[in-house]
Amino acid sequence: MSTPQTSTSQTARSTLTRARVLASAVALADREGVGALTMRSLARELGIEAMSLYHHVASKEDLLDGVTDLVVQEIQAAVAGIEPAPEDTPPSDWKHALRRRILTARSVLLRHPWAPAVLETRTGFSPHVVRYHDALVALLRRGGLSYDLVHHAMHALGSRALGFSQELFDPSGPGGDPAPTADDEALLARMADEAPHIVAMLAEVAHEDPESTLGWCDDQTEFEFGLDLILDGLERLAQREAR
Amino acid sequence: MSTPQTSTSQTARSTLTRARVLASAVALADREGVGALTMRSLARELGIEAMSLYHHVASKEDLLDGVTDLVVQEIQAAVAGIEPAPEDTPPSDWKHALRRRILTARSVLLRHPWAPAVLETRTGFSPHVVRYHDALVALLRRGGLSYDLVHHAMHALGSRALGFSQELFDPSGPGGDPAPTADDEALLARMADEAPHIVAMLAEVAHEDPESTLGWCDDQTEFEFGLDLILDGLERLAQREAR
DNA sequence: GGGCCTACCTTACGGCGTAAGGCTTACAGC
DNA sequence: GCTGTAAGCCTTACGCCGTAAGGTAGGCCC
Repeated sequence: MSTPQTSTSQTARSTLTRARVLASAVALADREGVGALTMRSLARELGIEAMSLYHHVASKEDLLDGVTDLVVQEIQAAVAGIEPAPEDTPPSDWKHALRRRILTARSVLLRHPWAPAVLETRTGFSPHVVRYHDALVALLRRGGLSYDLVHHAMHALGSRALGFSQELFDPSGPGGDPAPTADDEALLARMADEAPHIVAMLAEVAHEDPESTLGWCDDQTEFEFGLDLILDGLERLAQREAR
Repeated sequence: MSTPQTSTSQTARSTLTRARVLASAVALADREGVGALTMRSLARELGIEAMSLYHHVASKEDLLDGVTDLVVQEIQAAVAGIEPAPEDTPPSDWKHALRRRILTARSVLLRHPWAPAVLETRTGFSPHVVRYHDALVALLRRGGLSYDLVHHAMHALGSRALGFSQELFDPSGPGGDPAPTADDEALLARMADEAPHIVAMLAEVAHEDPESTLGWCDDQTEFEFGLDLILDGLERLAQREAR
């Protein structure tokens, strides 16, 4: 053992680490949804027994914390790849910089459709989640907004800051799978009695915009609409604050 | 047994119905959180066995569907109590009417702190949820907005239409219980390294607004801020549309 | 070499949703 | 009144889940 290199027994080829456990968990959730992410299934994926996982994560909650943090880390990496740090962006550009960051975050989440649902159940302060939001705060501050307005802005954005917004009644479950179920028309017909205005609205919107996502609404378009609504409102408040 | 009155054996006093099951489930969730709402615990509450519940609900999913629908029904009742139907409100008042409806919905949800988390997991079309949204659509339509703008508006509001918005990292878990945990300062100190801007913001905001909820942010104020931001933006778009 | 630590495994517990089937009671038609 | 049928409730049991408790085998330091 004169050489200080890391040991080399038969387990060295695939020593388990927390990072490997978390990466495997993300892969499994991507492939089969969070519902299929159990301690036993994750262990099977890694070729070990369920209880061995507890040497690398404290509990299932801790596992989910780590998994969401990993996804947000991926978001941060994507954001860092496309634009300079907040300190180096022109202050006047805060709205477009913020918008770009958020849409980039969204593009990452689209690769992990289960992540929003898990994120919403996390109450702790995952390191990368905090860092991500800290960068947003820095961006807005450099844009000249008061801390008070920045604070309101963060609350107004809510989960939109990370690139998603929960849609009530979305026929595709939280597991992703946006397949348009083809019986949408039957559903609308059944709803016609108790929701005539919604049905009329959907009929007209679908007619005016036939190339949107089949039958149901185009998430990306709607997300951007809501995001811009908020950003424009914030910009107006910022301008009023500045003068 | 000559009298045709409803029978009188020992079980007649408290015949179970779906409505009674759902009401009990809401009460139990209010008291002990959704986590404590299991088929067995609910049966215990009703003095029956778990499997007997399946004569009134198809599954646990169906139970949760019914429970959320009951809460939204409560919202509708509260809304109906404070203001006229959409057909009878002056069209020009749409913004204030919408605001009042939403804040009323929120006041009901504050009595059922577990409800937002459950609502977000429902992907179906609960009757009362649909009816509630239909009334909002009617209100906006009568205000002169195009179906297209109404459609965008509903998506922009998202869960805010029902009176809640998920806050990422909220130290109080989804079970309610907004007790400020008193180690907030320790938490902030730990965060100072990786989130200096957030810490600075919170320090200043807390200083400027000491009478807000202890240590953490005032949900109601922030909710109204975000809501008004969206409503004002919609109003501006509606005015642009009208001319 | 003895003791300790780390990583992994084995076994087992209690709780969950619910499938399958049995028992009792109420009522309709003869 | 007798009987078939159905509803309402119960009993038992299965296969999941997270995880507590404890065992074992190899590598490290004294």
